[in-house]
Amino acid sequence: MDSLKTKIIEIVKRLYGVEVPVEFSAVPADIDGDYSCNVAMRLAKAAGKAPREIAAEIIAELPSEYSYAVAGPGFINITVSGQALFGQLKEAWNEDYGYNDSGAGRIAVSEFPSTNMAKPYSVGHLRPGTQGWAAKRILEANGWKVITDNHLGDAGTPFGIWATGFKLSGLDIDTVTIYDLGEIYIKMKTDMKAEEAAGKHELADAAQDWLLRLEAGEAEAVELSERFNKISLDHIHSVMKRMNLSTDYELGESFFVERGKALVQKYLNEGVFVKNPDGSVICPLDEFGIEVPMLMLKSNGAALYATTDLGCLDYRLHEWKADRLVYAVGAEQKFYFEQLFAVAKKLGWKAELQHVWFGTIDQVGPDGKREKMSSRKGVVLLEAMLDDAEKRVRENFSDAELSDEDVRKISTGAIKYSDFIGDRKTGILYDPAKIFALTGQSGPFCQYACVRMRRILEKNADFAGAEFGDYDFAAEKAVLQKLLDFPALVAGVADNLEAHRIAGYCFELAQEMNRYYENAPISTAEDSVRAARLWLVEKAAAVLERGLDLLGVEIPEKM
RNA sequence: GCACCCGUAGCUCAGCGGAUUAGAGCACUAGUCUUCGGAACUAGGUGUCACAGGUUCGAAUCCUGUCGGGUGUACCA
Repeated sequence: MDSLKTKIIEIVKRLYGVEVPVEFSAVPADIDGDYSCNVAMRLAKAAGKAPREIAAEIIAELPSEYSYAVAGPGFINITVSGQALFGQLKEAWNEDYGYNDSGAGRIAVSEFPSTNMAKPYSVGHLRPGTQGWAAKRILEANGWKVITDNHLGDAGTPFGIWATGFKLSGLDIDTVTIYDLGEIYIKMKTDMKAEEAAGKHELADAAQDWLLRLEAGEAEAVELSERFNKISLDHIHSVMKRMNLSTDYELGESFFVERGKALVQKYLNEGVFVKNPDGSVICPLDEFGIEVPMLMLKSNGAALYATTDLGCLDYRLHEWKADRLVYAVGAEQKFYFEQLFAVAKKLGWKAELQHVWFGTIDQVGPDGKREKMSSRKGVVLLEAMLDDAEKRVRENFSDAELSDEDVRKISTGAIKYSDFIGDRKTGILYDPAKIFALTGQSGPFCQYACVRMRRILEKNADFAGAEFGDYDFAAEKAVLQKLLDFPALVAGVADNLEAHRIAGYCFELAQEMNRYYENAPISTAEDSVRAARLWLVEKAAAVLERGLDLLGVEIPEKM
């Protein structure tokens, strides 16, 4: 259809002397036609003619391989034969169908899920993981080289706090778990706040002391630190493995402390940053319309988030030579990233900086109101959510004898897909009954469509690749159109990383296939028809799998 | 206070670089087919697109204001 678009642009330019963008859209179900074009209406003013009249003039110039009609206020509706659509798909089809190389030669960094080492993996890091992974896959599908980095929350004083709390807890170093450490950390934070309010600093001093002992390389401190880090990292890795997520790097905040501090000093010397009387350092951002300056260094000279993120930004831009940085972090930090990106701009750092933000995961609270998801005690563990998901899958599929791996794929597929049903900015209402539903727009529904296609292909394997002459592909038009939409969709989603459009597409394709089976039998069709239909199913299966792969949704063997 | 996001069907959400009669899923109802995997398909909507103005031949979509909800607003991460 691209050549037809070009043709229309050419005709419009010739007849009316203007260049207009030409897009095709779907035609309402009860009106004849496969594609609809609204150029005539766009031109009405410039040409000083009625849209319908313009439409007729354009149609007169269009190639005769398709048929056209003027409809409604001046739409040009185009009807294409199934065979023509088949021809287009056949010509466009290759191993990488749907992908493009628009980002070739450029490097992007996708940062996710940026877990906090001090506490167990919570549902709060679910969306960063799913969205960050989708961002990576979408960019790769558009030709970018993508580096992924888990920006671990390991800076500051977790170790000191852990060590102090751990000693007080009386727990055994050989059996202590991440859950213990998480509780110790949270309790210590609370206690320290109370202590500070009371004007004391015993706990704070103890934590500081542990940090000094660690820096001095004292044996017990080193051992504890290594032990805590291992427990935390093992835990993060095990959860990520269940989610089938991984990153190329795990450069935590602490990795960037020195680099960040050095940069702050450098720009302070250059007069870009400003030192306050209390010793803190800020970066004024008035020229970007941001009234609150960004605090770059604490008054006691210690690093904070902005310090390490500055160092990190510098590292990614200048060591990794990244052209684009994508941060998969929640909406609460929008202002923070606005500031950070403004600082980068002020420093003259050239790169496309993008905060891929998203809403919260909500639940219906005891009062019936919608609220951010949490348990009574605090956060919900992602592991608990995954366990619950697997239990539901096993119960729903009890007769299917699923392998553990398939259970994992279905349960994580359901959770991940639910993250992409709406625009990422929209919060998610976590409703297990809906997410694991096998009907409707859900991950399992799409996965099922894939599995079904695979089975059909397997059962008819002897016909794959057979000749099918001049089959008309009349019953296949809707599916062919859908498949032809895929490449433009992937390309169109690269800028704003709108993964939900991929999810919507996968659902529509799965639905279209179900409709297709209704009126186009495969196994019982005569040989040439059967071969033709198998050709189509094979392409549809590939596209659906490819689409789901962009979302990180895996396909089970059975379900 | 200021900034950002949001308000579309009973519920959850698409659509918002203007365009044919505003869509999907869930739920509900009624059907279809000797079922290649029925976990299917088909049909069924009285929605003030929060409200009020404005721009336009045409607004859920763009602009302004109002109301309602959420988030953020330098030494937390």
